Amino acid sequence: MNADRIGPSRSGGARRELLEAALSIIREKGYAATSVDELCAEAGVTKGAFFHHFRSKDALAVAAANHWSEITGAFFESAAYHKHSDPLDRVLGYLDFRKAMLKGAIAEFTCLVGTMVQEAYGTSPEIRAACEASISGHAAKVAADIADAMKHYRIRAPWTAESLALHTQVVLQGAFILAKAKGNAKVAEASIDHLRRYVEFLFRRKKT
Amino acid sequence: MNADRIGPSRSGGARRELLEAALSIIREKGYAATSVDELCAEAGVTKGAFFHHFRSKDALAVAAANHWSEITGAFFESAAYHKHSDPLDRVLGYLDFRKAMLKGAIAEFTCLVGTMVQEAYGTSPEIRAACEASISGHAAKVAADIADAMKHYRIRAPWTAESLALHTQVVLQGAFILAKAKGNAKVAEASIDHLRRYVEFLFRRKKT
DNA sequence: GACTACATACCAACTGGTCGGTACTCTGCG
DNA sequence: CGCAGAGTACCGACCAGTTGGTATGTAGTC
Repeated sequence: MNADRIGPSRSGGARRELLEAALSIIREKGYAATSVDELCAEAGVTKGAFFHHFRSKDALAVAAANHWSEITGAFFESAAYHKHSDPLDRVLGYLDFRKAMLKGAIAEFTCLVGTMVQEAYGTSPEIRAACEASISGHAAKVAADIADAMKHYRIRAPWTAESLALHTQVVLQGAFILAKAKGNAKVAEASIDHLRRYVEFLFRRKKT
Repeated sequence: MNADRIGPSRSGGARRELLEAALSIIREKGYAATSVDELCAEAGVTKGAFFHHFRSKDALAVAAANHWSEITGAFFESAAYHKHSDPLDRVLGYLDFRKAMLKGAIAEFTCLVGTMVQEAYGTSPEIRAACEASISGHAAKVAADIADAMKHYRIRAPWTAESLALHTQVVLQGAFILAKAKGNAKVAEASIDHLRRYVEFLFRRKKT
């Protein structure tokens, strides 16, 4: 089909391999410390392939952020907490889900775009924007459930659904940093517990 | 004799200059992207001076983290919120103080060790440990006031003073990331507002 | 033949780090 | 006091390895 002329070619296995390699390596060592050669080695392709698919290392980073948005978007979309009919249950279920995800090696549960934006916000507007879009896009989905919950429970408050949704992302990103600093996820779990307690308070829900 | 202080009578000046340069450059571009040459240029010293004072770039990072602990330790020690006799006022005053600090360029109010640990947790145990010590050391001071407040208000709770103190650091670190992603500090302010509301709730204090 | 999707070889610039040298200070001894 | 000698602080040329990026070639497909 000639229909899909927009965007880069979708047939390349190399592109996908490089993107996948970027997710794991950058989350482990950070963006700047990850070299193009390393990415190529992990993906099993050569440098020619890399620069065939991406104009530059920065372009790979932008593509990786977008890829991350797609991956995580699909992942959360299919999670069970969406089934709750009570929107507040969906919000709390989301937090429980995020807490349950804190398993395995640190690099496996931390956030690619949170890691990248920290290094690139001052040097690459494109990367910064892609990371911002990823975080805000995810937050918007959380905000939708929060807004429904506010409506359902008739919450009138000085805060907005959007700001609370962003606060959940703030807590998660901060939890990842503390987990990295301490070398384990316990501190992150405890922080999500605090966040959950806060949300329960805002919606006047008794602890179950 | 030469009464004018010609020459390098300012001993240890290079070390301090390098540390100071590290604080500003690493917060702007991240650790890996900061080169030794760049540090030297900013500090106005040569590479010989750098490796005279620090065994390696990583050693500089560890020293910078410790320097950061001292600087911020002294800074918060002298802040006005310590004057409150009510320990809860000290805790809330701390949060207000942190919120008020969110002015100027992003690199000027963000946290050096939070930035560094993100990049170095997997590659340098020494840097990770130094960053962890900095964060935990600061959290311990906050925890002391929280513990006093719990005693004073006779709070019995499933959470500890330490975990709440770490939660404040989680929120702050996360707030910095979102601020970097969005390019401004408003989201960080909003998140600290949420955190303050949570603390007020935990201590059953009415909004003033 | 034109185009895609790579592979290979290569490069200039830059990287962290080394090393021999210099200028100055501090210490101790006579 | 003078003065040798050890030590400290710093300089800047230099090094080997690595960096992101490029130029060219080529096998397969339309």
